[in-house]
Amino acid sequence: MLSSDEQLGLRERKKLRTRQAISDAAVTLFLAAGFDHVSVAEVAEAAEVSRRTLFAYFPTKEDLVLHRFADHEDEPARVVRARPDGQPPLDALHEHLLDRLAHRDANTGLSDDPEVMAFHRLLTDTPSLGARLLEYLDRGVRTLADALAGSGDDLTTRLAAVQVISVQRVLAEDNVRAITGGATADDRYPVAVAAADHAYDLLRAGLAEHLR
Amino acid sequence: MLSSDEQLGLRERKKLRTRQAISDAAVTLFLAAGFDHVSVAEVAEAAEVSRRTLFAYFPTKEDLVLHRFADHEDEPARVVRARPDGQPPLDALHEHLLDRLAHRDANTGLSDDPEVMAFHRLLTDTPSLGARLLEYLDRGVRTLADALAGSGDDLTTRLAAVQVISVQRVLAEDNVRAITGGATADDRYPVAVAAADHAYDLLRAGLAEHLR
DNA sequence: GCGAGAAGTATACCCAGTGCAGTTATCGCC
DNA sequence: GGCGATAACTGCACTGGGTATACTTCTCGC
Repeated sequence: MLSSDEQLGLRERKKLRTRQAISDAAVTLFLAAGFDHVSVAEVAEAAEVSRRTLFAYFPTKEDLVLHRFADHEDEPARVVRARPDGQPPLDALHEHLLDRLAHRDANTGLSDDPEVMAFHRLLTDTPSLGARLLEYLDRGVRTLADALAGSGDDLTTRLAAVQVISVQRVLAEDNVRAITGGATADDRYPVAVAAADHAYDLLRAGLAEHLR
Repeated sequence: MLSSDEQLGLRERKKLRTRQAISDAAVTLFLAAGFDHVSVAEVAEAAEVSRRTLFAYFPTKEDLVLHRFADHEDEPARVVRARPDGQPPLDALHEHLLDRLAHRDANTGLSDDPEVMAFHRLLTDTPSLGARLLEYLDRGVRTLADALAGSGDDLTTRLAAVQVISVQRVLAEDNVRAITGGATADDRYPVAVAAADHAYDLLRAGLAEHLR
């Protein structure tokens, strides 16, 4: 398989490299000194571009960090669309989450890779990043609701979408917390699976039985 | 009953009046010209205080608008805590929502008061306000989860909290949209009640039956 | 009415983000 | 290989949110 660069022109390849250089410089500096203690001017200097060019690639300082999530923002929607005929959407989403947990995917919070952990600490320690993360998740809700259209009436699909995304976020936060607290990903894995199963049970069968 | 000012000293009364003057000036100007086209300097001038004083009352420009929501951020938590002995938390929240709808409470989105509508338009038209609103809601999730502690295990209560808040937000957005689209609050009322009932049915009994 | 301390102000500053005008590099084509 | 078109990049100046500091003015309790 060819490297994805190969078929692009020089101009496009340079753009990709510049984008990567800016993002890398940003994350490195932010992890070292904290998001709020690094100015975009310093990031630009480290990446050897002008401040103006930096903003051509990333519309805000927060996006220097969070553009990684943009790639995953429509993942639940894709999972639902790609599910086998006849499989209920919740089953597809549940199955996919278990798969991501098994792969220790960073998005599930179940990774003890030091770089991933530092990244998560950056997110939890920086309010402006947390706020913007909520926006990304909210866009994910809308794409998921679109993908669910046809599986139920409009209101139901929108409610389902917001519940699924919210629940996945809580699960991921719990995993991050456990691992920040010293557990390894392997320690946490069975708990994370049990939590995911429980959460999807609640989504499917409701809260009534478990909340008095 | 005494007006709440009466028992306060002059200093405290002045502070309240100043705070109100700033907030009023802000909302008036924002509604007239749009959030992004009014600077905090203009708000300060209209309220006859210095820019520095404005920031002593409201930590950010967004809070000039959204401090109103801060008062309601722990409302679901209060409802749960104040519920009669033996009533399931979801029933209390459901009942309270129906009550708020019946009163055309602005927070439910079911108000066609022109000022409330303009306020909602401000929220939906201004991304930075929408983002910060999500933060307020997120704090509401945490307070609700605390209030639910004891009604179920920790994970379940946190999942329940995030689902309840998310669902209420979707319901409110739908009401706002309907009314922005030309319906009166009275037109919308039966639909809003049905939607609320349906949403709480889903929370109680799960999505499985309604999502294929 | 007096001293303590809170509220408010003026000024100067930092930094994120934008508009603009000019330079440099790549591209497609001859 | 050279040449215009055009995209990427740069420097600079500006707006506007938010903060630090040092100073003045007001309210409170005695």
